[in-house]
Amino acid sequence: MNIGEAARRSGVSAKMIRWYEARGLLPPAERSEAGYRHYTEADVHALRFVRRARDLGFTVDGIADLLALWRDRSRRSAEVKALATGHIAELRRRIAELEGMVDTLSHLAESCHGDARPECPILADLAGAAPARARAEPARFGKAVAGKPAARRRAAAAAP
Amino acid sequence: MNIGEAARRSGVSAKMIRWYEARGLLPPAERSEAGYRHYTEADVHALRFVRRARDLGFTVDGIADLLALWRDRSRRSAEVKALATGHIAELRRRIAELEGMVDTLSHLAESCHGDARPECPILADLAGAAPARARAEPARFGKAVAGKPAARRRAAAAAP
DNA sequence: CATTGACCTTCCCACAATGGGAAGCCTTAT
DNA sequence: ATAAGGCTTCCCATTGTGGGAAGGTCAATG
Repeated sequence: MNIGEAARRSGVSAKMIRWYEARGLLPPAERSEAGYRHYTEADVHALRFVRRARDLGFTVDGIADLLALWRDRSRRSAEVKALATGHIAELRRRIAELEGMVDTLSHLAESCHGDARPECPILADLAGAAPARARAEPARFGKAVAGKPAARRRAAAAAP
Repeated sequence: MNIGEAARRSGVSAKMIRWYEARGLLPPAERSEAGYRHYTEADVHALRFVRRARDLGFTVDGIADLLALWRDRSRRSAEVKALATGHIAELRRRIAELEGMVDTLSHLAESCHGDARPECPILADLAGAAPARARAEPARFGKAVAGKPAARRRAAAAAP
């Protein structure tokens, strides 16, 4: 079958199939006289494998590793599991990061009146977490700080 | 102060400062005779604002909107709040997506022995999951563990 | 047949944001 | 005056994905 058909059956776009091939994730497909790539059922199967792994958030490199293990019939399931747990840890790290943002923002949003008034703790926090006061145009006050290296995320609500 | 100093004080790299300027996020900085950009304390303040918003996961467009509101003294806090809640929703969407992956993978990893044997439900799932956007619902087969269910060997055998 | 339309090929461009690095000025301190 | 270190711009790479152009192929029509 041609690439379009393989794409339809695997759920991986033709563009991505070519890209994966170029990336070495998949072996170069057989070509017809005219240069058309053609695929077998086994190829479609592999493509579905790739797609599923991709849906689970694996990176291309991770997928390449998984594919290698899949093809290796003498693999040790421990290796597969290690890849999976490592990926789970990475996903959890990202989740925690996003949750930190949500926590901070939710907190700030809660204390924002959300009405016609301009006072807003969200902006106050972004502007420096400095408690109420001076909020003129952004190009005209000089009371800035200057020492500390900046504190990575983690916010404290500040209500004006 | 020059860009390097502004970068140090704001926590935004000089590279990113130039990039934000090019993107229209920040107004073009004043230049010296020789073409060096010059910044004031107020500029550093704005840069910190950008950096904080970036740390909270806002996109450049979102930050541009926030900056506009920050500069607008007659803004309505409702607008700021709307931006924030919209972003929170987006963050939660991403979290849910990642959690779906974690759920599926954790489930699979739990049922993988992780020893010297090649049988592995993780690979089996990747090799046999249904196409299309269905994820986070492993259900396919919840037990095909160690006992090497003959029917499932198809997976490994299908590898090129 | 020859034309048409659906396919395929490659190559370039774009995105999010960020960093790396080169080539070439500018400034400042020795 | 010379070296060190900043600054400038420009290009490239990243991770995946899609858009699109220019051109070759194939199958089914009129």
